[in-house]
Amino acid sequence: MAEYIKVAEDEGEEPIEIPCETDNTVLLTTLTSLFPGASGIKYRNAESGTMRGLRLIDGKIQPPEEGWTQVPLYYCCFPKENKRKIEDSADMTSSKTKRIEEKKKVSDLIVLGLPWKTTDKELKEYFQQFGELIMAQVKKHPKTGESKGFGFIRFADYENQAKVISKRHLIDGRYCDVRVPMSKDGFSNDHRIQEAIQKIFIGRLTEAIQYDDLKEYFSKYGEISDIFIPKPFRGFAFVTFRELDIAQSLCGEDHIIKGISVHVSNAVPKFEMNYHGGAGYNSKPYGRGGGGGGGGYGGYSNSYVTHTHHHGGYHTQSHLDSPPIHTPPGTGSVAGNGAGGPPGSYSSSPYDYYSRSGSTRSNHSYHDAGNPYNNRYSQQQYNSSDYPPYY
DNA sequence: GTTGAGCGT
Repeated sequence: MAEYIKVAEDEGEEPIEIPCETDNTVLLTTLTSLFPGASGIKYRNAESGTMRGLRLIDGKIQPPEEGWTQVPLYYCCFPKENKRKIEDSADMTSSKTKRIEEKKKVSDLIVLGLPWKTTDKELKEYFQQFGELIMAQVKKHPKTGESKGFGFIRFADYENQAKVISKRHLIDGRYCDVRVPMSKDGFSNDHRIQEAIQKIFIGRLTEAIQYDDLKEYFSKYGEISDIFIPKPFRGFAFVTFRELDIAQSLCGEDHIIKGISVHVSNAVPKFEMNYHGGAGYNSKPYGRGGGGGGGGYGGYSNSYVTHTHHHGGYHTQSHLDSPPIHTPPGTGSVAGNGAGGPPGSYSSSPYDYYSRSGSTRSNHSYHDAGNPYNNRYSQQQYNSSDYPPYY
């Protein structure tokens, strides 16, 4: 069995040795970590002289019949931009593709890895080949005016946006990544509000209840667009429905999943929490029937902020959330994070869970909640096979 | 005059 195989980005490029697994396959993730955007492996067949592709099964690239070592050099395959066009609109309404399609709205796209010298104009000129551009700007340092090496673009049509994201871009000698941005600031609260009211908070969860259990259980009420279970386990989860009515109708109820009584309530966006005031749409914080105290902090049991993204065709998601402050001591509360503290302690240091495709830096002290960006966990609640990207 | 993972006043 081969331990390493030589793979080059293209003919004439310098090969990189990438490791095989013990089952004699090569993980697609291994390939894409070294060749971002790659979708497979091919090699030149000695007899026919043509390129031959390798099978990809469950994310594992299968060896050629002759075995890995008989082929001197492999090449990456990258997604072609067109392939089929309007035909998939037929697929979209049929069979399995109809489940969870992305919100087909245009958004700004971040372009990473720009050459320092690239200007607004050049950025626009490059991406115009893919369709009408509404906006293109290179981010620069305000004082010096020098580029920060990334920029933003926006297409007029979603189709063009989708094409651009799933492709690699060579701009003036550098490969650039185009992704849906993950802004760190709280500026884009707008569309999070909409998401909020479609999302329910599942409290009193135990670890016996897993992703698939939630999926199975709540699917009977309506179409689910997202499920989020914090890792490490924190005793709660979020389920987002495609229709807000369904989400709302479930709120305030207890549900039995796998023999466990869980409680469903509204998810509350994080930024709502900081305004110490209205808990937003129809809030029914649980466990707070009696006591006076109306306003104040009482209502903010389950705040969150969430995004879903596509990076290079892989579904990733990122979340900002906080645990319920009403969590009884010793149950769902996670030790050492201040969650068990007095009301109000949550506002100082919300937990942040990030997941980005290919990110392997998922280890910082869990207890270091002071810096919101110090808690980065890789989480794979679902993957591209659960919710296909753009196909 | 340098840089190269990220995330926009």
